[in-house]
Amino acid sequence: MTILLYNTLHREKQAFEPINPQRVTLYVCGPTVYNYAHIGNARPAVVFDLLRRVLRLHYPEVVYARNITDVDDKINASAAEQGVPISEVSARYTRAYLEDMGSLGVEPPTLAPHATEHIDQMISMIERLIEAGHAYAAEGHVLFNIESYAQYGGLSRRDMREMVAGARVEVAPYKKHPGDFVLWKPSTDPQPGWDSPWGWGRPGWHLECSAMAETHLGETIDIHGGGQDLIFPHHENEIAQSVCSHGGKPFARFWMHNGFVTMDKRKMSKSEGNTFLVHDLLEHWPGEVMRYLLLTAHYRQPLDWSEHELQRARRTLDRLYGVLRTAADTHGPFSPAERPSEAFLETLRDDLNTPLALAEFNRLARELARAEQREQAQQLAAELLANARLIGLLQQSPEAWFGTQSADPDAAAIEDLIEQRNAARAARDFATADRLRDELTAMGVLLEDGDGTTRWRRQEN
RNA sequence: GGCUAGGUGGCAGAGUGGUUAUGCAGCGGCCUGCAAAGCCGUGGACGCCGGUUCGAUUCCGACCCUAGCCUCCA
Repeated sequence: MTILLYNTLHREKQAFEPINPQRVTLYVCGPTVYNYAHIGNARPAVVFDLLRRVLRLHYPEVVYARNITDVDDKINASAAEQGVPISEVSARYTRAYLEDMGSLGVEPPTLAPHATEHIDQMISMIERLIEAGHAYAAEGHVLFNIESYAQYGGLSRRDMREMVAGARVEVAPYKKHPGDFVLWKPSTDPQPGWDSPWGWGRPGWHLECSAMAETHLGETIDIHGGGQDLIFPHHENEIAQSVCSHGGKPFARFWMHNGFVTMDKRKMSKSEGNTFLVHDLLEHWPGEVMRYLLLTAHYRQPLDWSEHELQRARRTLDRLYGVLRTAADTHGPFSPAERPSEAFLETLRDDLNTPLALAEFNRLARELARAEQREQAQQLAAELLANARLIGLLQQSPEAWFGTQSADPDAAAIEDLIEQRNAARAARDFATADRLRDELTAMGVLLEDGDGTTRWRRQEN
């Protein structure tokens, strides 16, 4: 029962072995809260939520930390632009992030440390780095000296000497090496700042994750995750900071990186302006549709986002819920099995192969749709529901999904029309029956006649 | 320029040294008053060129193409 994970550090799938099998530690870079999350930001949240769910099934405790970066120059800019305090911006988008991710079926992490609550730990880490000769203060800044760490570039496989040759970015004069990065920088008035041995200032971005991981998960963690665009420089710098402030102890044993969400094959990003905000998408699409779509591709592959694919994802969920509803009418009610099936788990243990896992969904749904024995249907549905629960899909009732709950104010009227139509059909008055069906179609109601009863559903959009 | 990842049937997307991925769309059928839903069946693929091999989409090499990182970015 091996869990294989692709480790960016070694560029291959490796058998996962936690340092302490009683307590697995997972750290994932969370959002900088200066705007609503777009669907590209949501991908790592969904991917590592899934990883955490799978790990939890194999280990007694999984500590999952996903930080909130609430000190950053982009937050300051956003606050200035909106004319509101910085704290208001970060509080608003932190809340929105949690809500949006919740809509995508992402469970809250075990820990959600905020950068601003770990300034002391960051300062302490900087002091240790200076002491050990890995960092230096210059003009109110503190910089990490990458030449002091021979393994620098190991994760991203970059040779810094070559990169210097091609340097075309203006280098601050106080840097010893062009690749040196900021641990602490001075603040002036509207900017947030804290007292430090180097004057009033604020931490550099890379430092936050190292300090928070150290505080909550210890010096060496099992798995560190994030988007592929963080490999360099962010994760490279995290490694440098953590390893050098911990006397050379490894930082993370597994590094996992998710691929990008693209639009017309181009990376979705705020600077390109080609983003879809989860917040906006939720007005038209159930969060479950987005989660499903995000899981249709393997997490390391790029995923091209489009309306077409969203519709396809919704149709697939329609089918799964439809099969469950129809089967439940004759063989239900159903309830999930205790544990997902082994065949299903096996796909996820292989580096989270969600496309294969979803293929298993389809297999179960097809068998359920054609099951004739009650016992067999019960078993298939239990398996399907348990598998679905693990990956955070099919978590509502078919009635809720199709919008046919009796609480719906129109439900009685709709069902009355359906009865009238069925009476007309019984009388073989098909002209009337079809007119009634057209009327319902106009109301956005889709009918399905089958085995003596007529089911209905809300038609989307 | 350096580094990284990838190029699979109409589309999406797994996987494999020789045997059906799966889904959507298409086609044929069952069911239906007709549809819809569901079920059954079915055609269609591995960028290009070499090499290794009894045999390569799968391994190796070159080439072409695409995306990403090298500056904030999930």
